[in-house]
Amino acid sequence: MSKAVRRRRPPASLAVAVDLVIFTVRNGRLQVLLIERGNLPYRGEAALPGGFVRDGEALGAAARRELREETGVGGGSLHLEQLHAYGEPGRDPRGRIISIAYLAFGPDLPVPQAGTDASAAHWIPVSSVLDGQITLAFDHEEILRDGLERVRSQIEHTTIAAAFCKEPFTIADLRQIYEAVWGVPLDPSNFRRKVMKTEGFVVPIGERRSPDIGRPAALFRRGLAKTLTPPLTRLGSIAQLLADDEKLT
Amino acid sequence: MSKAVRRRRPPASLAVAVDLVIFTVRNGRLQVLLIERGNLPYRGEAALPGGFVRDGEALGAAARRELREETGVGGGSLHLEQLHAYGEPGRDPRGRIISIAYLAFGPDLPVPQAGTDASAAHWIPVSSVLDGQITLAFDHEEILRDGLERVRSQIEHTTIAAAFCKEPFTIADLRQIYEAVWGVPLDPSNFRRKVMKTEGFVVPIGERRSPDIGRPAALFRRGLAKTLTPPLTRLGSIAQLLADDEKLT
DNA sequence: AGTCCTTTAGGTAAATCTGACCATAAGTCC
DNA sequence: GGACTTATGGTCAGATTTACCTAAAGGACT
Repeated sequence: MSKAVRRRRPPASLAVAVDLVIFTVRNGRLQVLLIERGNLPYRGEAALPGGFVRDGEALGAAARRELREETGVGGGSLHLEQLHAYGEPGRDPRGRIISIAYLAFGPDLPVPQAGTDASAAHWIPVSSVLDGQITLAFDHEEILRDGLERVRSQIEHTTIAAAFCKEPFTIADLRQIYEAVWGVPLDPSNFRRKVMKTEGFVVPIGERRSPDIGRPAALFRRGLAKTLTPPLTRLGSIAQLLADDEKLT
Repeated sequence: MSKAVRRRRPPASLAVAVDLVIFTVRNGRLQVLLIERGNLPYRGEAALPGGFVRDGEALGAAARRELREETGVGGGSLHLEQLHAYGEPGRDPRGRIISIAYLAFGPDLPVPQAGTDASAAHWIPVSSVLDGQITLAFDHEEILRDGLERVRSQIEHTTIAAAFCKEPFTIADLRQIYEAVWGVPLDPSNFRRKVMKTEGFVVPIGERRSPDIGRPAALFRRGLAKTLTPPLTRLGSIAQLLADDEKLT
């Protein structure tokens, strides 16, 4: 076999799939949408939602389709971005499957109905996966970790945290997104000051909302800004955690 | 045909490729390695180096192999990271080709010899592509733009700028990387202070280098730190550019 | 040697930003 | 009303940034 031919021939049983890391914040915790697999391999185990890319279908379109099928939410209302491509030869026992992972998030979504394939979908706290209570099929735990690191980094210097909030929202709602994603408490006063001074992050709607308890809070909707200048660093909080760690050791 | 079967069947003539955006800084300008295509389609036009992923080959391994073939540089010495996956159905006239783009960069490399395929490789200033002097085959201009935005962002909060420098290097060498990638001049004194205060960014080698003119500069090598805390923002420079823009309008 | 030129190295003062903390406002619950 | 809770805004010391300034260390030239 000539080298040229070998390089041109696609590998046997090659397929391209998309997998979705769909995050939301519920009850103050970051949660991820997982399905219980209805088919082999890994039948009955937890996995990220996903599926094969169809003939002639763009990658992003396949991701939006799977997102709609799994969450019942229309395309435009959730933030969706490409995360990473995974293609280790042995990652799927069915053959050579290249998976393009996408990262999606939105406000606390209605509990998803069982998807079009007969598998049940559930919101699971990310911490349950990280501490080993739940194991995922394929290399999906690696994908989830990569998605978590991406979203933790993204909310530092973009305004996507607001995409987790159902409009209208309060500053406290937005702060709880950061606290859930980073896993650290933030000072309400300082957080508010930083958000308000970032032009175009949130725009006041002019109304107030009375919570169950406490002073009513002003309501906002998402602004036009996409990047945070200056960034909203988690460094201070992390330095605090590291200091705590040292005390313990 | 049942829906399940349709979803499982891979598209016709599916293939997976890797494309490389290889950057370096030469003569104070950011340059990218482009090849002149020797085969159809787009024969004779400029394109990013790349090739098909072989049977059983991991994506990163394919990228490293292409990098070695095109630059003659061994794997470990250049920084290599995955950029993005491109899969628009019509992006390649030969059929459905999913391309995983990788981003690589290193110090001013020897002018690459013609690769193993008969196509010539050249360093081209990125600006020549951005201002339309050179057009690229396929969707490679989009890939290049994405790679440029990635590297501009990465040097803000990681230490990868040092990967552009041949060791040992001076603080001025490192500063010129930032200036070339961001396209803005930086204050030498303030830049030095920020770099030196970031633990593990650069470590002094204890020697000095006499340039053609001026005071000898201390020499450094890359440190162990991967992230910059605090980040080295381009905001000040950008604010300056924006102010200039406003004056002009 | 002495002067000029260039680049590195390091310092300073004003402005800005940050983090910790306090005070007040505006509701609910009893 | 009084206790409690959350929102909002302010203060203040310390850190950081920015725009400069000054000195150091060479080479080139006269």
